[in-house]
Amino acid sequence: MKKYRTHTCGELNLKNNDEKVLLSGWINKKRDHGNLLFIDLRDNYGITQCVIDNKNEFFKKIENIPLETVIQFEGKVVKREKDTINKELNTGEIEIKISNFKILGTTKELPLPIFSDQEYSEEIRLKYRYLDLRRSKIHKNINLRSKVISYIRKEMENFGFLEFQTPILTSSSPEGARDFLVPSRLNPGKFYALPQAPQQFKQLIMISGFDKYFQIAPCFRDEDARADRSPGEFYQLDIEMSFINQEDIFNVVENLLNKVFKKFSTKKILNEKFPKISFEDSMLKYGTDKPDLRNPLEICDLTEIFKRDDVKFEIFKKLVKSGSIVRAIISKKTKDRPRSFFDNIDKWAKDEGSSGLAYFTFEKDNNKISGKGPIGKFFSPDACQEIMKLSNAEIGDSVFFACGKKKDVEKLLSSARDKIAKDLDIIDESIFAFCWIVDYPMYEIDEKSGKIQFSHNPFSMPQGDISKLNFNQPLSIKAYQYDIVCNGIELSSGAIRNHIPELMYKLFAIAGYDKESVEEKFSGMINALSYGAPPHGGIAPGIDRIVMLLANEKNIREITMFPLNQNAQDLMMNAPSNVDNGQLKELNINIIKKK
RNA sequence: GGGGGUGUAGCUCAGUUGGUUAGAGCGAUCGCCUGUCACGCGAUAGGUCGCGGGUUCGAGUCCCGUCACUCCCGCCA
Repeated sequence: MKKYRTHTCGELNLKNNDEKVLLSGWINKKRDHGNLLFIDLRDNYGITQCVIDNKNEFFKKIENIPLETVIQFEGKVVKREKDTINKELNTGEIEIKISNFKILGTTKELPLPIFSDQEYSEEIRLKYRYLDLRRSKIHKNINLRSKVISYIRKEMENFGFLEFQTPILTSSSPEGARDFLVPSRLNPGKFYALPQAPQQFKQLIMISGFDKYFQIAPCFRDEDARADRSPGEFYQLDIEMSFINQEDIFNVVENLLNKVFKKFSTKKILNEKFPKISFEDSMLKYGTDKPDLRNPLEICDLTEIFKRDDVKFEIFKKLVKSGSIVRAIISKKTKDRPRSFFDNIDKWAKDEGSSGLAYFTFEKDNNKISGKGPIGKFFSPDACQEIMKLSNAEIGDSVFFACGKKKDVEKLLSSARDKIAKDLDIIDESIFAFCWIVDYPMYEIDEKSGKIQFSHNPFSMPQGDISKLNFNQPLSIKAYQYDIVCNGIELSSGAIRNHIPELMYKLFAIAGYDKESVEEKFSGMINALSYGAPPHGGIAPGIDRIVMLLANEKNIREITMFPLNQNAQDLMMNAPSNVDNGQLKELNINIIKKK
């Protein structure tokens, strides 16, 4: 007989009836009837009920063993009586009649119970992560994550991609997120940076002629956390291909994501051919470049309405005159909603730091259209009609207005879309709604400095005939830059890269970098591009967020085995920590103490 | 850096208008119980009410400060 087990805790059934077996696992639960004791034994694969009564010489000893002890039971598989079958368990038709036992690992009193549906504070969960990870839900999530990654690897290989590792110790990049820095002992005063993404390396791999690359790549960014954003590190499915255009990449990724989401979730994919939405359209209709397409609400621009003489809403008219815009969301068939529905939304908008959301509802009495609600009286029947035309609204619908600077209006209405849809409960939770956001502008104006800067990746290829690009109007230049969004979550971004050095100098010049500084900052890339670079491009879907969607989790820590907390600390391993002076000296580092 | 929420037993939480000895469930310990699967019943132990200061005859409760965790904004090419 094997040393620890003949079977796992998830595999025994009626076919094994009468067999002598050896099981090892954790004591998940005990049900002690005094002279009869049930023990649920748990391992990675499942739970098996073991039973012992007072006729057995070990009864008293086993009765006193605490939960979560690691134990081995020797016994016989016994068929359960009909009325004692547990349909919840795969092993529920049998149980193990214990004949002998051996304790393999003892336990102290537990700081958190394992078998419980209770929620626990993150603090205690992260401090005792190895206990937390024994709990059913997160244990399943982590197993799911492993299977998803393994499946993605196989599919990528089937598509003809090769996986390569890229350096973890690399150089600091001047743009983008804050870098994590690693001091160099052999090069005093100099630092490595952990890669924010293998961006330059994957392009270098293409220039090296490998054609199709992928990697489940760790990425490091020293930025503040969010529920869906780990501080520190996360994983991307990094992809790069040569001799392709945008559509080729779309095909590979759509194909892959369709397969992954079908295999690992029962939710429906709304459009297997992901719809393409231009950045501009997305910002207008949804106020964001990561729209949740499950949400049917759309935004429309009504600025012109407030230039009419038969509209008397003076606050907005004044703002519009001085350059503000007005945009609105129509909610369908909301005329019978109580006043509190509207007031709640207005109050919410004020809590968001805006001046609120003005609203009214379209009504029709004796064939006369009017606006009912706080600001309805300021709009003539003609004006109402025009708004309905512009916004596809009907009698009985309501309109919520926001007025202000374009960026502020977009931001407020983007959240208002979510808020109103949530209040109306019109989001279908049973679907995945993917889309591509395409045609990103190459440049944008920095609000503070007024200077032109790259809006995304500076290595992206501008769209159109390169010889005819209008460098005098840089804001009109669009890039082959694209994002995938699913249910309002940004899953990935990618681009066709600029592989032409002369063009790159020109594009950098517009953003204020002269040739020398480009050569200094991106010498590796620029050099490489000047020795025969193939046209290439890629994308990098976020692994963590894919798994979050598949596991139906809102927090990235629920699908991460050993995450950092919001302050980028590991409460279990005590990282980051102090280091001794010897280490610092060797690295030529002085700590400046605050205050 | 800014805003919101939370902090009471090992864990999850309740605690009224500031008023007697701070409670419950789970867990732990002990006792009873032979068909449970959230087993049941009884008892016992377990508290720096995050920390510091203040107001008050009296503070878990009110005020000020501070710390921790969390959510959001900024940030994340």
